[in-house]
Amino acid sequence: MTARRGSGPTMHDVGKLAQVSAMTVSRVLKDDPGVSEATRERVFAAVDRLGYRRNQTARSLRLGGSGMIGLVVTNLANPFYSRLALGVQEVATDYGLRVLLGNSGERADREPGLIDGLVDHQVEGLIVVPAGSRQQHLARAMRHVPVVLAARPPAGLDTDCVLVEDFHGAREATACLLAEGQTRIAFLGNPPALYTGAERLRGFWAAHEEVGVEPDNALIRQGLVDAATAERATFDLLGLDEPPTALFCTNNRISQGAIRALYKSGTTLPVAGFDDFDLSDVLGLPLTLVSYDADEIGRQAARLLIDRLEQDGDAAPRASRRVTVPTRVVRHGAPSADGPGHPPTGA
Amino acid sequence: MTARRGSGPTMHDVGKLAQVSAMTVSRVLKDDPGVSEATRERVFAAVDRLGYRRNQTARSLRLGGSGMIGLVVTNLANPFYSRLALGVQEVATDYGLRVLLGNSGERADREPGLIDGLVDHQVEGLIVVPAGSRQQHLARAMRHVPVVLAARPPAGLDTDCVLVEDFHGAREATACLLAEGQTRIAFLGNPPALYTGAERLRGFWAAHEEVGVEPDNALIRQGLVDAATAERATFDLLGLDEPPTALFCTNNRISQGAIRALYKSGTTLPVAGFDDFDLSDVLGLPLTLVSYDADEIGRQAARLLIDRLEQDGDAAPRASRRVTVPTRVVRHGAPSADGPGHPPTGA
DNA sequence: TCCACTTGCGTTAACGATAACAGTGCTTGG
DNA sequence: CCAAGCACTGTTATCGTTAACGCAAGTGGA
Repeated sequence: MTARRGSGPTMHDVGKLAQVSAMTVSRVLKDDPGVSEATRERVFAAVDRLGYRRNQTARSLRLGGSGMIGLVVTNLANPFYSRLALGVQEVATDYGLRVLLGNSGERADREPGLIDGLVDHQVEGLIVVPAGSRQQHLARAMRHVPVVLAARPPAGLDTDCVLVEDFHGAREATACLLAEGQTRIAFLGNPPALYTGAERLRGFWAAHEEVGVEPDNALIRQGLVDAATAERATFDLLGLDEPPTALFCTNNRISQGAIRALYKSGTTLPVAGFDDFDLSDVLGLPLTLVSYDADEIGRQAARLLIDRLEQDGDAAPRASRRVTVPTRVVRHGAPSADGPGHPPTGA
Repeated sequence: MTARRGSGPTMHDVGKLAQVSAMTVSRVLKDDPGVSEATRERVFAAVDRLGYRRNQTARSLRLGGSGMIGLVVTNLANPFYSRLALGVQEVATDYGLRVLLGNSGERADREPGLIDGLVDHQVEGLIVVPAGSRQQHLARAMRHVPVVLAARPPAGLDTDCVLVEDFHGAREATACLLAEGQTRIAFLGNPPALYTGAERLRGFWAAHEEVGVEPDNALIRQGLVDAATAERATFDLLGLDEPPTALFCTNNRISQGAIRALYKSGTTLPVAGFDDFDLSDVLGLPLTLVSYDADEIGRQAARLLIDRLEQDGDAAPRASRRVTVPTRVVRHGAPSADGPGHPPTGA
């Protein structure tokens, strides 16, 4: 009834009801030992009666440290990034930190504004999946709080980051196809300006060199941004005079587009690709996927960040670290090869 | 160099450098007209030089309103909820609000703590996908800020919510199977304590009644919580003396488990289910999916919340509203029925 | 010439919580 | 019997920002 603003009761209100000063209320809530049992109980009663909750904004101002970290991903709709967010969330919660979320929607031009906003909100640190290669705004943010990059490396920035074994994974998956005797493998990739795109192409190429097979440039398609563009590129490849005999896709969206194209055209080709996805095991296609734990990228990024926060003011700033999350190749056979009919492993 | 705490420069520092008071800096940054052009420029120069950013925490304290809303979902790893989060994020951004994220991980016992934490952080409102049927803590939160429920309805609470057409969608999908002459349709459902589980079963049942077919109780399996339990339940059904001739699944995880079981056992049955998922169109199964826009649930929830925030202090509190997001049935045929070989629609 | 009025800026007092300090009674030892 | 110590609680100042007000200098109309 006496609400000044929209906000609820203050410590002062609680104190008035319990007949003590706001300071004593603060002490009770902080579990300070120097408070008599009687007072303590009166205060708790008043807190209960008013439904009082401590104002974290005011505490942050007084104590420093907002209890929040910022997370900026490029596309929450992609399971990869939502898993990453989940991993960050998990570790942050363990340390009593909340996550303030930003989604750049793959639009690099929005990222600076997003990040500035998070800094304004006094986040204690930032985890960013950078959308573009311009990272000037990140340098600006680093003047205020520590920044950890995820999934993509810094470009001329001295900062911690967490990556997957892009090169190694791509090489290994490609090697699997080559080991089966494939020699005309098409490459369906995202824009090479992206670090992951470039690295995965490098791995693809390296695997070829190792076995002395020359990749056919006519089979290399880059700059694909989603399932639809990948689908079209695949149709295009299938229509060539000398079509590929296998496909390599650099991420989950592209794999899905390629698979859709194969399905629609009634063709079956071995497909290799980065990123695992739901139901990859029941497609009835010979699939070779580079799988890794997306949550783990988030967890590791959060750990690096929290580590920075904890050793903050100390001695000289530590050198920046680069953590790599391992990949492993998962293979799914065609139904004939795999032989359906066996019961589930569990019960 | 002069950093008192970990935090950066203050308005005072900017003012000192620009030879004005902090108040004038505030006015410049607020675009207040009563400042001379010369002063304005000096201030901006100082802001630039120091890399000054306004402390949103202090502003929130002074002005009231943190510029944040809280979002609590049950499982960010489920694409459904990450899409929902994306929708919330989208609308929130349009209104200059940030999203403080919470993930209950399907654990109802964690939800109260999460929500209290968000309230402490002075979020201006909450969007919650409640994990359990106990909603006492939500009532507590509503004493402080408006709350909007998403995907699941309030239990004895007077609050806005956004739902999907659970009953209608389930009925329609089931009707499709029945119209094809199926009479032994198994029901694979999540725990009936969940609203969605109960409603979808109701829809399943209603469709049967409408055509005068009695559902076989032996084919109804509830309490499935993930793909693995659904897979086991499906194997169990397939092993019956009189196995089902079609399946109805109440959500994406369950559909996926059922599909995996069918694949492994080399069986093909028509499957209907709630929630669309990636690659549902290329499985080569006769699939009937109840599809809807998960983003839209988030967007609508955010709109309801923001609407409350805007009419806040006004007259009598408006009655609570319930918004429903429409569903539509999507059908995918088996390869033979559909006939592969046609090119993609786009270019 | 003088007073209202504007322009441009500084001062003060909050927002809510809390660290640091300052009491107020009581006990206890010399 | 008094100083010193302890247990408990209140006061003051502060975190960074800003609404409200104050005040000086300049402007213009009567």
